Amino acid sequence: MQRASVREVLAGAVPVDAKVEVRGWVRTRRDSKAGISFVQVTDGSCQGTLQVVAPNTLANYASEVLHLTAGSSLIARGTLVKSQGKGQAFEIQADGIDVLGLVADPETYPIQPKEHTLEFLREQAHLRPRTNTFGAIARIRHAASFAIHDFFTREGFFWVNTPIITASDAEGAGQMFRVSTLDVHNLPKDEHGKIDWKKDFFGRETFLTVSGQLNVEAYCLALSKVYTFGPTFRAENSNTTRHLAEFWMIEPEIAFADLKDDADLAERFLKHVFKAVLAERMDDLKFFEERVQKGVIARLEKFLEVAFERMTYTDAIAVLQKSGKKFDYEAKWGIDLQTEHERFLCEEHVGRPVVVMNYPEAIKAFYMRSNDDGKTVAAMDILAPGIGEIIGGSQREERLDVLDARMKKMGLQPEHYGWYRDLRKYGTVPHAGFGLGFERLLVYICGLSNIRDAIPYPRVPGWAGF
RNA sequence: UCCUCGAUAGCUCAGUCGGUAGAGCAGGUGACUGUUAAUCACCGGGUCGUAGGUUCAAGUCCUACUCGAGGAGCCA
Repeated sequence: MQRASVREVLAGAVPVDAKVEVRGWVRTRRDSKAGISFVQVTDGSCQGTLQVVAPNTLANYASEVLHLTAGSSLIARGTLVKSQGKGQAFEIQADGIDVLGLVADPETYPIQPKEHTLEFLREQAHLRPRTNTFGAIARIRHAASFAIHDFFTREGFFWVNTPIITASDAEGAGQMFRVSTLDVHNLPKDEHGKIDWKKDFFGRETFLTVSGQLNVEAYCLALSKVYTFGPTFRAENSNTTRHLAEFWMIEPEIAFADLKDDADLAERFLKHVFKAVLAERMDDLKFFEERVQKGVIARLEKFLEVAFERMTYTDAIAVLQKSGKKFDYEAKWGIDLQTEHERFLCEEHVGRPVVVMNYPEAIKAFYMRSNDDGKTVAAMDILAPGIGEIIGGSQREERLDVLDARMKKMGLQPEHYGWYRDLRKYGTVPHAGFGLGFERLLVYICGLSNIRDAIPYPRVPGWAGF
């Protein structure tokens, strides 16, 4: 007997009249007094469910089949037939159903065949993958991951695994989680009464990474085209629909490249990933289209067709000032764009993704390359309608003297960045890169409204359950 | 961290002017049917987030706290 996934059966991979075995979980059961029950079975392999027709001649029909409720697990064996009913092409005429596990208390089983709020399902993080919505998110998450690796591989990039534990004391990208094996109830002190980090596991203070960028630059200046794709941690007390304390970030870094090359790469990258998801997971996208947010498919398709708008920060400020629109915060040169400004630019002003480039030096990180105007740096943010900033990147400062001057200006000590400065001392080249929050990408693809639904087990301030 | 809103059955919600708890779905039983979110009837199901307070009487009014959501800041 051939064993098949629900996806294979629905795709017609099993010939009609063939014997087939399917293993999965019950979505719903409908009984007909004609002497048969209809059991909708899912195994997570695709969005659809397979109808298993169970006749009352099965030995365990009354004892087990009639007690199947949502969530019960089973193995169904039978003949694949063309469905007599409407709504599905194929079904399995069962001649045997092994019930592996019934649901202990059907009334309190949280995943019922009805619509649940996403808030409720967040509290059921271990059971929510059994729902249509979270099954679809998980499959799309995989497809997008795979498409990202595929894109970079095709473009000649190498995936570099940068460290998760870092001793870098000033990455500057945000609040960091401390990594320590010291006994917090009995901390060792030095002669000044301060905590003696020399006694800690690594002999110094260590943290979880907030970015692999500095580390991956070293590999970029050896392998030319590299990227990171791994977990990233921010200890910021952010309570929003766009922030996680633990998320996955993609950071490509390209050598012999400037900001324009960087923006071009970002545009090709996003389009490739969206194209792949459209090609591979249309079943799940259709579900989001119908049940989560109308227009998600058209939004992705349109994204592929249009070129990104590009403008300088200076021009963006001018557009905002001339818009005549009343903002809560006035747009002013030298101050970073507010969320309302970003939304206006990409949603109202151009109606498609916008790359804003060349920001004032004072509001950007030390490693971003100074422009010739002496006021701005070669930084870019890519703003997408409906989500805002989705990518942040820059050309890196490759001139050692300029880098040192910039660090001092920002109150950083160049001697703390020895290995990073070495990269400029030994065969420096212009290079650039960007960072992309993977979950933000998924929010955009699926039309989700909260980033906590884009990762299996969200970690946010005050919550690390499951 | 700040602002706003919310917490009532397993889930989604209603609950009037303060007067002692309701519906749909889900579950159980039965009827009916190659069914499709099946339909119909009946049944079971509640410490109204927690702790105080006001009152003859609190789901309802007041205070504090906890948790959740949306927005802002920070950012990806």
